[in-house]
Amino acid sequence: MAPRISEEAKKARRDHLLEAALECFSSKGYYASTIDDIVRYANLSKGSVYNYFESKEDIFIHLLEKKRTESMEHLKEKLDKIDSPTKKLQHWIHEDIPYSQDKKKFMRVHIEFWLYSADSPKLKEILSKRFDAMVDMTKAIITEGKKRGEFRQDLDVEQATAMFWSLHDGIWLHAVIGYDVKKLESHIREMENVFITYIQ
Amino acid sequence: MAPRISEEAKKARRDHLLEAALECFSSKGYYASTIDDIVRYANLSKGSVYNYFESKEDIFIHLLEKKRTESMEHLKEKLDKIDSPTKKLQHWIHEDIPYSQDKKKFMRVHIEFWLYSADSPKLKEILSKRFDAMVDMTKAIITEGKKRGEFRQDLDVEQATAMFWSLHDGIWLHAVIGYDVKKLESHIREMENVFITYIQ
DNA sequence: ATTAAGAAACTGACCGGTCATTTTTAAAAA
DNA sequence: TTTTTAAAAATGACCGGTCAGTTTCTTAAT
Repeated sequence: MAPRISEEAKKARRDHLLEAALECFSSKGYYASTIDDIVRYANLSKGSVYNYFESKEDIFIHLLEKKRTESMEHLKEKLDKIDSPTKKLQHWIHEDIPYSQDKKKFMRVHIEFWLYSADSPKLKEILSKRFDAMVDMTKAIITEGKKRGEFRQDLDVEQATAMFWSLHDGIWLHAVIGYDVKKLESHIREMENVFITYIQ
Repeated sequence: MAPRISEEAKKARRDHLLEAALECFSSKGYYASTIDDIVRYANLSKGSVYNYFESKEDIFIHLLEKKRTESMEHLKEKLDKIDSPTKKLQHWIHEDIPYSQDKKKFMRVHIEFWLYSADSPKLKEILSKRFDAMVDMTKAIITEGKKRGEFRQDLDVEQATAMFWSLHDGIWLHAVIGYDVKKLESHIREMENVFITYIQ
């Protein structure tokens, strides 16, 4: 019994490895990234990766899980500080738009997660968990908005949720693809107006 | 066996290979699909592929170009038969929703095209061509709608186009991911109503 | 305080297999 | 025979994962 590094240090290594993997995956994609790429980036040797993860796919899965919880926690924290349901929804959209190149790179991995989930039950489960949690949060906000009278009373929560997510994802997709940030911002504003008219 | 073959037959073989490739790419993804998979599907030998295409990537690119032109022509034809700009836009959305499992599978390839375009100038060009053509068509329809008085006169064509595409892509994304077709259809209708209210 | 033991962590050459691509061979058409 | 095409076999680069050996650190006996 002689742990050379503490549990935290070990976790730090794992995290370090995951970040290196993210960097590789997001610039070259999952398939094109090799274990050698990752360890080069992480300043580690190939073999030692397997002290931390079982396989390349295992890295992928842990990366997804990590990012999922991180972003959920971050979002919840932010939303808790906002009182108005309307403002919450507005904030949410802005929070998720990948304005920076950095965020855009992560989106590539995000989309790959989703793409490969078609073949991996594990991935599929993680993603659908995430999705369900998101939808539940949205429904809660919209329900609250109705109760407060901020939204119209005959608003169908189910429909409004779907609407929110279509708008959200449409904008999101365009942001990921898109070039012109100036235009994008004005489009988002227009979108917000339409949505607000719809819910009020 | 090694029959000599006419130009048309040769083109037919190429097409046959492309369709086989599509089938493989859409069920397993581009990277996971091997040349062996493709030829097994096409009932051809591995080597002969290289009589028709330069490389695996070459197959990918030709497949994209083929599908791009096919779908554009198909869409134009359909839209030409519709008179009302409103109905045109409505039709367009429905046309692109991958209701069938078959269409969904193709979408996977579509998304892969886009994902890998980040590393391939050739792919990038094909995709942006496609995108620009789509946007132009939309603008034309919206402009026509205004001229006819079917849409409100102060509608900003640029904004309305962006709006259409965000809605379109949001719905599209959800359809691709989606589970519940029943729900989806009612969401689409809701979406249409909101959009029509917006443009009129 | 020193040091030896031993376990944890790391290294990187290497292996087995895969796969895109090339070369060779064969056969059919002209 | 010559040309064209397909099939089969060969090639070799590449990559995930392994493993025998090495380093580094902790522990505890001296």
